[in-house]
Amino acid sequence: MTGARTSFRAIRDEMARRISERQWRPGALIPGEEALAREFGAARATVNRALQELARAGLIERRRRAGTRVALHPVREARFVIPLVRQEIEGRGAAYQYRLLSRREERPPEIVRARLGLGESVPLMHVRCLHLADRAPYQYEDRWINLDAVPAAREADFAATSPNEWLVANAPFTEAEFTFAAAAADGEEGSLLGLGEGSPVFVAERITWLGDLPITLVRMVHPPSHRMVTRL
Amino acid sequence: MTGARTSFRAIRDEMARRISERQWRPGALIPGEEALAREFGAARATVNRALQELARAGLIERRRRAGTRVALHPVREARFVIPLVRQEIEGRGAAYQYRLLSRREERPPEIVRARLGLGESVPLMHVRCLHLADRAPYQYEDRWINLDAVPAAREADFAATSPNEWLVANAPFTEAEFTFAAAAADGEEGSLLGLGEGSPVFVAERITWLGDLPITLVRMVHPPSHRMVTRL
DNA sequence: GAGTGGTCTAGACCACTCA
DNA sequence: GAGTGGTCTAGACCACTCC
Repeated sequence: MTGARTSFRAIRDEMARRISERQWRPGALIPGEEALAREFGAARATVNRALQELARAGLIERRRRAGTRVALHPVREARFVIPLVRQEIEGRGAAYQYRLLSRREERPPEIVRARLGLGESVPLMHVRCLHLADRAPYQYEDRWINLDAVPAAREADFAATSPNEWLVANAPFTEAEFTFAAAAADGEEGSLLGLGEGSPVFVAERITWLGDLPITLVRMVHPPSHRMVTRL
Repeated sequence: MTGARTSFRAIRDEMARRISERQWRPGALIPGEEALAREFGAARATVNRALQELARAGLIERRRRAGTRVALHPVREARFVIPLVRQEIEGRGAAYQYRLLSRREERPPEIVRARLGLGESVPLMHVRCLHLADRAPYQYEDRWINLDAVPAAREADFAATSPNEWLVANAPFTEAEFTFAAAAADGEEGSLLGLGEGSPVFVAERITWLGDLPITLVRMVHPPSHRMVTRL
């Protein structure tokens, strides 16, 4: 790429090579930024950028004062895309349907407030809905939206457009946390998904923030036939 | 964070806010780096870093000469790390224990052969084991190893070292596929994990390849208290 | 050809953390 | 207190792409 004097990519790749070939061994301390800059004949900022990328990739661990070490167990990471439910369903060649179950401004239960890190007085919109694939229940969605962050959600009726799609278009986020787990369906979830109470369900939760500001918490419940697959 | 003159985080968050509040609308061209640097009273490099983060997060799309636009359909992707079970457990501050349940060369069931894309005559090693956190069952592991790809696995006894760790050190891979799902525990899984038959369990499966060569297929079963969490 | 983003340099200050 | 990484500045050159 661009024949810069010494590109951060070249430096990054060279350091990755040293790690993979065990010239720098797991757990070992590698030279400081200044020393590396001298060695590679580059500015410290350039070396810093290369090191930051390696740290993000999990090959090294960096701590102030303590220096930079080769990670003991290179952390493999996988990526998965977060599609809209609708795209997920249509992508499988199934017909998508959406049904709004309820929508109202509501005081959230303590656990929701806590997970969003909000005070007692913050107004939230509570939306429950169902997504179907070829007329079969595919996902039950239970969502709380922070009206302080997204006041426009008060005007949205979510009758035709799912909160999922509405938020994508109206409330970008910068941070997100995902949680996946198995659970036993409660009575309502079970009946909505066409399962018996206590059936295993696959639960995905997502919290999103814009900077520090919590946007929404959503709990997505799938029947046990659901598979989340990702590659690499 | 660190009271730098004007941190790239502050700039990034402010720009994210403008996007979320539609001051900068989807598809619209936003000001160039130089103009933004002037506006925020920061160096162009600082603005550049903020913009690069937003681009990585999918909020904006950047092209030379064409400038920077607010993304029409933010494509989000999340990453999650695949730690060793042991690290996962120790990382939570719990004591790790490992118990080998069985280990033998075996003809795999049809479904295993199919998932690995192997013929009938390929020899496989079948290993079953249990990982405990603070003496409580944490994960039941059921693994098949392709002995054509990893012949050394014949000599490994897996009594002290789990196949997971042994493979990390002895069988690099280049490709992996992950599947996550909820299921009902069968009788054996249930009793090993201290659950009743039919209890919901969280099942993660992983297949790895070295190039085209299948290495291993592992099924990891967790009690329903298990949470897989990832951020960003 | 010209405008915009991509990257590098050289120097500086600061925050965090360990001793 | 001191060493290391984190970040910012100001200036510069370059590559890519659109016209």
